[in-house]
Amino acid sequence: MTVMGIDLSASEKRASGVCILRNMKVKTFLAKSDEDLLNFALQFQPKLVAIDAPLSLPKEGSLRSCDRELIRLGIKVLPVNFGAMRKLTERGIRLKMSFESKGFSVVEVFPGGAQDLLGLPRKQKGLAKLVEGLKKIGLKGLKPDATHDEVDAATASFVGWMWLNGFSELVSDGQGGGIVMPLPYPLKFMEGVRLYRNGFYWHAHEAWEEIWRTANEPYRSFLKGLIQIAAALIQCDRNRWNGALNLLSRAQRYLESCPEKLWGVDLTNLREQVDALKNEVAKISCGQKVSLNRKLKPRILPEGMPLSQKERLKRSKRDLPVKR
DNA sequence: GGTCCTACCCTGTTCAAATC
DNA sequence: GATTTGAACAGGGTAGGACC
Repeated sequence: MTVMGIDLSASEKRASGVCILRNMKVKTFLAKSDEDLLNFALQFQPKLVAIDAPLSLPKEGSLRSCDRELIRLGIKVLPVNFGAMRKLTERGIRLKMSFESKGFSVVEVFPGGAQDLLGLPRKQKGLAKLVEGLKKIGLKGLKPDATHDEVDAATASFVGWMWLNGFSELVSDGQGGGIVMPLPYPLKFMEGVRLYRNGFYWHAHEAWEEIWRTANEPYRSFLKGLIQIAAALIQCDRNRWNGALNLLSRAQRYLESCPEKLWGVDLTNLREQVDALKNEVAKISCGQKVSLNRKLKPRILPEGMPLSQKERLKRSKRDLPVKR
């Protein structure tokens, strides 16, 4: 999956940052004209183009509804209708139309705000610190001498990648568009959720375990609960019903100590689902039932995370323990 | 009446990004 | 440095209550 990130400048006389993200490896460039930017897309064929520039104008006043929402969340944004920003917006809208006419999907991103939500230092705090932060969240290949435009383009491409993987949400501008922003949950947690939904229970357990080690209560218990659910589903797959029963009981104990909502997950609902699965497994374990109703697999639904794909109810054949 | 403290209002400053 | 908007924050002024 390839994603192209652009840190757009208002004028074609000044260079814009371009980033091509593939398998978490980035390649960054500088480009001036719209034609150059389009040629990059034609060369690398990205699944998504994430542009750091407003791609719509406010219906009235100087702020769009998405800008107001970001301000409400404590993220500082600039009004789009003063000189430089207006030029940038007009170029962004023009460029979006060019990309879409060639069949590319385009989203608006805001790297500065995304950096705030991802806990990364903004470039004003030091470009080296931002580069270090991007490396920590998994981006490889950033040049040590990358300009701030290239680093912001890398952030833009990463937010685009998050959008394709359901790790970000659209803050609507009320006109059919809006700004794609990362969900305010830890990346490893969301990666675990995605893997779990796709039937990769072992891999989900690995992802959650990685953050569980350093998490504080109540998140620690929450993650332990999720890990036990994933482990129970592996046992179900192996027809080890007593083992699954024990793991679900343990999951219940961990989730019991959690508040009503954590990282956007409704814990009351999750506890009810775990209870229903446990009853089903108990029936099989004592011979009252023969097979598992897989629709009882607990669904983990963090608020804001889209349901773009169907939940995989059976375990993936590729979900095998990782050799350490 | 004088002093002190608290609450509230108003004003000014700062900050954000990008360009000239 | 100026330009843009809007929120947050700091600081000054004022009003009102409590106390000596």
